[in-house]
Amino acid sequence: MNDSNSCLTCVDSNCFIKSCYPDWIFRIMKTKSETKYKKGEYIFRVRDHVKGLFFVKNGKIKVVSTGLNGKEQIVRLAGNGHILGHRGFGGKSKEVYPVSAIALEDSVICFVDNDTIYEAFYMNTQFVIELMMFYSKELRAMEVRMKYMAQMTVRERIAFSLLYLKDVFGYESSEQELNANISRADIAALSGTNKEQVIRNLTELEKEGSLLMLADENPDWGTKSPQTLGGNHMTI
Amino acid sequence: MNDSNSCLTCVDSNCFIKSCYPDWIFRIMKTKSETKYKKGEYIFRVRDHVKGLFFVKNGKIKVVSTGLNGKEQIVRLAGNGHILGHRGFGGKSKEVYPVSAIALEDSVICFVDNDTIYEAFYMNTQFVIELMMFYSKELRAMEVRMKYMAQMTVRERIAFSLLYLKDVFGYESSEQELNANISRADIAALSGTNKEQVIRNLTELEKEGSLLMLADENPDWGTKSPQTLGGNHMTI
DNA sequence: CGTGCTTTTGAATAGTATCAAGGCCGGTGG
DNA sequence: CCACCGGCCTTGATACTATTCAAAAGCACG
Repeated sequence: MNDSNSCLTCVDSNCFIKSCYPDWIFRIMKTKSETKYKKGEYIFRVRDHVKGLFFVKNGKIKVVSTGLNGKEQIVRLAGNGHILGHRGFGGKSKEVYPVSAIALEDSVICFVDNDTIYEAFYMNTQFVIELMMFYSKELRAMEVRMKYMAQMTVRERIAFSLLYLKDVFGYESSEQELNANISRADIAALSGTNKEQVIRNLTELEKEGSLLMLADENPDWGTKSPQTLGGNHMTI
Repeated sequence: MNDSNSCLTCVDSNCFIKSCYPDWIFRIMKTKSETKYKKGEYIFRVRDHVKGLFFVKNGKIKVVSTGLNGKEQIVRLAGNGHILGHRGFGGKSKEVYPVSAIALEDSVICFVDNDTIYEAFYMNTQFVIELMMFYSKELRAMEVRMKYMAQMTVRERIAFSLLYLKDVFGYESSEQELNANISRADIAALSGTNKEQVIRNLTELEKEGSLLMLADENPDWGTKSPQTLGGNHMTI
């Protein structure tokens, strides 16, 4: 194991492993593996057996679920410090992934096997609590996303998806970075519509200059309603 | 405290408190309070200060969020043994609820204050792990719900909501029990549409006899797609 | 210089929300 | 007892929105 593989010197300060006791960080360091995934590669596929937990060291990942008519739906995005493959540990031994995870750009992912993770839970209270808080936060964000999915027009959902992208990946200039990693089809899969609608609405938003406004938005994923989504519900 | 207030003899075997060590169950028993809420009463309101964690002893609760145009959206349903007001503990001291919780029928809810809960986390590893698993499960269910919200037609969303109702509350005869607790407006708020659509689609489903089929459905909230929702995607 | 891929635009169709009006109770007070 | 009220449920007509199908333009790559 080289130095770049060390959890102690890892630049990502958000990684949950850091909340373990020092000797446990060492232990996880020793058992974990670190893999590079190219853009478009699968980290895991639906129905693969769950063998452990993934930590995104750096990169951008989409978690997709095959929905009705085989239409792909992006249920979650994961960036630096996030975890992938929750639901794996703790359940029955023969658990399988209900979703697939695909790299949106070249990414480095750490992997810790089930046994180690599970034992770490029992030995590192803070670690479990942090993870629980993470789930709790994700759950809340999900509730908000679901609410908006249910109530918004397509145009608003698309705008909202851009905000979500910015929130998770922290894009600065929506335009270029966005085009680099995310296709129109991806945005559609995130917004629950088709690529044609995405294209139409993006050009409209661009005409109005709303895209730049979106880039400046700082959504609070809990209490606040989106203010400038350029739709009927616009409240600027 | 009378006997019915005891966590040891509580009939609900799913309650998370049971995964604490015996002496901690006693401690929680002593500090907790137990309140009856009538149908329609609020357990907590959006922006109330979070003071602890609620456990549904028995009853049916809807967790609602005010969405766009002030339209109510039901983001979650909670039945026996479920918890309410997650997100409270652990965060900043002055946390507030991002949602409201309302009783759908007369319900009994236990309440444990923040300090006790938080200390219990640190002293009862199994307790935290169970809670984490619960969140993880809820998160997964939420991802599925979101996917369907995004991809389904109104008709299918309504059918799906009925399955969700059955899953959480375990209705046997959809018809009567459903009408007793849930109004058409509630189903609309759960499905992300309006009461008119709910009415139209329910009568259609009834004509086709699909309602009864729905009652027999046993949805797997993870991998399986709904098979008999009586829409375009129907695959009977 | 095709070939395959994503993006873009158009037109026809289907689905959904909204508005308006009326029906059906259960309760309340004259 | 009956009339009235307010609640929820139901139905219809209309305007709007979104999906789908089709076709073409742009672009990278061998």
